Amino acid sequence: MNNQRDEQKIYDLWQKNGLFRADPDSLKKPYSLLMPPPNLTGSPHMGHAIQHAIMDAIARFKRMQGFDVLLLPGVDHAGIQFESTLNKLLAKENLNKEKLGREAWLKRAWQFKDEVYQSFHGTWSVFGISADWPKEVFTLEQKVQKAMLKEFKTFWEQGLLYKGAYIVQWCPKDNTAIEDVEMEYEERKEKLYYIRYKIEGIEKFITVATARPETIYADTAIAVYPKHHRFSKFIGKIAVNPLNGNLLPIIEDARVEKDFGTGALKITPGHDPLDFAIGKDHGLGILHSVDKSGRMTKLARDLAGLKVAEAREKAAEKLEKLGAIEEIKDYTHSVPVCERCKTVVEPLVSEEWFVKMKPLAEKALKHLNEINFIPKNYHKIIKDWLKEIHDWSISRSLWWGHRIPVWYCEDCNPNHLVGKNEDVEISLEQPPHPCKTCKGGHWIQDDQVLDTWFTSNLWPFATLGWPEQTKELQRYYPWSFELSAPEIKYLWIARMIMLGLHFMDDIPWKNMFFHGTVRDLQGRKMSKSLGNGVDPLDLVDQWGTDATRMALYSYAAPGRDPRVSRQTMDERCKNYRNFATKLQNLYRFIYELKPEGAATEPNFSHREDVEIVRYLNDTINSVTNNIESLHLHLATEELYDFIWHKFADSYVELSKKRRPAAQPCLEYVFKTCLKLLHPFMPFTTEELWQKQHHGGKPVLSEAGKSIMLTEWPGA
RNA sequence: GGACUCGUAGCUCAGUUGGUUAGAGCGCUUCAUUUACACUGAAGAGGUCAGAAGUUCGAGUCUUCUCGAGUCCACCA
Repeated sequence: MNNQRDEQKIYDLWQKNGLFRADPDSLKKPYSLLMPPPNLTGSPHMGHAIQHAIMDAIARFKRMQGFDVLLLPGVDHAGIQFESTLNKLLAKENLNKEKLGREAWLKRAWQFKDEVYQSFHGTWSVFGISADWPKEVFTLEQKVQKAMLKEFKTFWEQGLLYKGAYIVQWCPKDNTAIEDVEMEYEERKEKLYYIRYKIEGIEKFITVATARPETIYADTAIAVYPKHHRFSKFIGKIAVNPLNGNLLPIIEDARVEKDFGTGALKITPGHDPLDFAIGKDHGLGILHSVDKSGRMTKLARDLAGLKVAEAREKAAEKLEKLGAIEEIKDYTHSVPVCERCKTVVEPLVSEEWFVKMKPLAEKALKHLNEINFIPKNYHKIIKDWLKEIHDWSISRSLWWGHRIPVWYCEDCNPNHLVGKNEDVEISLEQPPHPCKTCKGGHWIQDDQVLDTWFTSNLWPFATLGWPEQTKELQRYYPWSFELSAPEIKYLWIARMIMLGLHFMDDIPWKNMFFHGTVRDLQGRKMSKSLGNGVDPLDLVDQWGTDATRMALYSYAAPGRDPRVSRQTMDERCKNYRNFATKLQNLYRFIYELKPEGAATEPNFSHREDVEIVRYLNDTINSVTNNIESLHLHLATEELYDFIWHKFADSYVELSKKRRPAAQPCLEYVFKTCLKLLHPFMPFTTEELWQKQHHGGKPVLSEAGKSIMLTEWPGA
């Protein structure tokens, strides 16, 4: 079937009859699938298409097996991504956050959310997803807000939350802190500068290597590795900052690499994580020569206001003039960039909120083997990461998201510190009562919002109504099945495990399936900037939903990265489009061209009947097993091979010689095949199931009942 | 530096616990010409399963090493 109107009609019929709805009161056994919420921005890509195709096939299969299936959809507000998309749009209107102010900006944001949501939501049904739409959840809605408050409050009461000035990865373009897991590295050819710092009082120098001379303004010490062969004699002496004359203690620290550069390191706690750690242990101060917008601060004197790249050259020129440069080497290294906007990330010190993850990770490690990872090696990958867990930085300097539910008493806590707790309240609304410390009532809410993942990671239970103990929560948690792209295995998957165990005292899902990353023929990720993407909606337009789905299943081997182009996808889709046509023709042959006086009673005793039924039973068994073990690529290939080659090419051809006698077997095999195909090709199978002969009742369906309501064949 | 994945036909890929002659789709060659279906059917060419060694009665599959491709983590002064 290649007519989207027909598909829409069938989809509407399913919806109208409530066939996608889960029923918490059902006596059937529950089977729950949690759809990964796509980001609010952007149109569906191949990754979504493959996820949805897999999820939906399993949901349909389990329904036919007699389970009460919950396939729960949702949408993620995608904080940073959404905000930057909106801000780009606003810039075209010569508007920005500052001009609008928080309230007006948020109004615009919600408007924009509705626009984006509508445009991309319509595309979902195109894939035939049999999701329980009335249960759909958006991560910013009230239900999730309540869950977020509970989460935050619980962490707070358990002493797992803290706020403080720490070195964070700052994206100057998105203007917020991001996490390590949200960064990428790019190989860049840069320079490594060897800078001489004069030792105070004597005519000697200590030389350090740096790639970032512009941060020299923010140096607070020089560190050398223990028992340095040349510099250990300078320990305890003072070096002079060549750019501003600041006095820098020379210290010893084992974290300085012996074999890198000169074995001496300038310590800039404000702009480097290692330096920050060393500085903390040695009680050094923190200075910033670069600000949060990526420009030089007043500390850089006449370079103030310049961008980092420019300031780097200017600083190098100055040092050159001062004769402080010993050597400049070419230097290729990886530079951290923001995963989303590819801007060079600036490590700097900022006031942020963190969650202590160690206790959560420890519990997760204990229960990790209760989850069936597919493929299996992800168990080890997640385990290794949990063992080396870092605290989770949860605050973002954005407006799009859940605002941190913390209120500070402006009268006695004007710096918005956290620690004593009496002058801080955790609440969604302004506290109605005065501050316990000073009896003042001037509350100010924390300015930042929470990391998008702070709520995404509650997904397995917030979507079911937690913290309320709903029927759904008790029935569908833990989820039977979850799937994910490998890219977000730490950001999302590992954290859901930790939070699930922490708040629900149980793993979030029993089966965790990782599909591959769809790549181009050269193995590169698909991206807008490379222009190598394939739009799944184009494929659906050209070849129909079912053909596109079938093409996707052939790439659904667990954990394998498919390499595709528009051309290779077209080839496969065309193949399955032809397969759908084959099914139409089989129907025509078997039912519409049924001979007069054909046998009606099944009597599969003829050698050919016995053989095809045996093949069919083998196929049923093996397709069932392959779906259960999530080898959808094998299940679809077997069906294709059986129907096309064994049934159509061989049995159907042979049957022509003895058509009247073969009729019951033809009908039986064909009907069974439609059921077996339904999870993968929902529209074509339903269309044939409902097809009417000479304007009468449907031939296959009893009383027009959907094929979705038939029982999964057993051998 | 640590971990993981992969290397099979011209291309994209299957090949679940080791078991006859290694498969599919596309592409290619030849034939069939209106058949339920040309969005078709029949036949065929095409592979030292990256390389080497080992375990085994038997290895695409298990082990070790080499070469090549890619991913993730850590570090990058």
